[in-house]
Amino acid sequence: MSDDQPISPTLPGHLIRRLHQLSTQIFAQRIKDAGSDLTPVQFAALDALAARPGIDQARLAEMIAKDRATIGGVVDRLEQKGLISREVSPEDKRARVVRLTPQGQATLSHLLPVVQELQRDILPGLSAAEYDQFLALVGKATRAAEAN
Amino acid sequence: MSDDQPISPTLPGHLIRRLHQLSTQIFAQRIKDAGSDLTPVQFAALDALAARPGIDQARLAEMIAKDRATIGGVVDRLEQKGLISREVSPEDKRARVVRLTPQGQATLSHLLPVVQELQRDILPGLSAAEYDQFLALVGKATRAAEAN
DNA sequence: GCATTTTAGTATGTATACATATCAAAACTC
DNA sequence: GAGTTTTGATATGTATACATACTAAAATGC
Repeated sequence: MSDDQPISPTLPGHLIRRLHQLSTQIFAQRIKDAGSDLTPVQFAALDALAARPGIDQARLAEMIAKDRATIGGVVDRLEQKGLISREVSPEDKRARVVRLTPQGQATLSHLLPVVQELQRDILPGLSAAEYDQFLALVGKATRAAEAN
Repeated sequence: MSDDQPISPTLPGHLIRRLHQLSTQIFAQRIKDAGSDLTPVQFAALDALAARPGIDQARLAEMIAKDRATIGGVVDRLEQKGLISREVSPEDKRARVVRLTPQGQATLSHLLPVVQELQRDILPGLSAAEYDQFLALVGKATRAAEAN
């Protein structure tokens, strides 16, 4: 017979995928309610550029853990929305330095509190102590994985 | 001034995204080492079909928490690889019932232990106790989120 | 200082992921 | 039981995500 229980849904990999999925859904909903349509990655890019204005795309990709191909598309779309500017680096003709436009800065300022706010709802049903515990464990695991 | 630290990387949403990313990278690497090129979603689909042979695509989508449009593509690719068969349901002409082919069954049997094995490496740097704790917390959070 | 290698960005192709629209079929309503 | 609504699947369009290949420019090695 072949009606054993599937094992996938109980595996860490699946649970992580599912949590990621729920997280992006909540993000999309709250950002939409706030009158915007930024994706999590686009928000992360704006946030990174606010901290390091004028870095190039490769540096930006590193900061938010994407590859160069992916960041190329993200930067394209942010530029089309008028939220960032892009120009050839004076020091390195291969590189494009990127920075927030005033509109990008305004958008980020508007959304920062919204994004802070929604984080708690990504992990519903956890007590404050469990929430902190979860964050500590995820942080530990990702740091260990990145150390390789 | 604008060189504050970015806040994104410290947020739960980002950590979850990063963990998901690391998880799929490890999955891809180990599956490749085992001589296959299945993705996490394709594996989950095979695993679900082994437990419920002959369900339709909508039911399959529910089981692994994808929407119908996404599952359509996944099923297309699995069919092209010869791992599943698809035919119109006798009871409902709209529905397509899906099941593993012998080759799909063999692939699943081959990969099941590999996938079991790699789970532990998705969360490196955690002790056994922390690992269990993490799983319990993720499970609790996803169940709570799905309850809405 | 020239040849080799590395790096920045883009282009291309595949695979999720999801919203929306459409078609056909089933379920429901009165 | 005809009309409405819901449902299963597909089609289309957008956005990651990543591998690979390519061009141009910079860094390096000897």
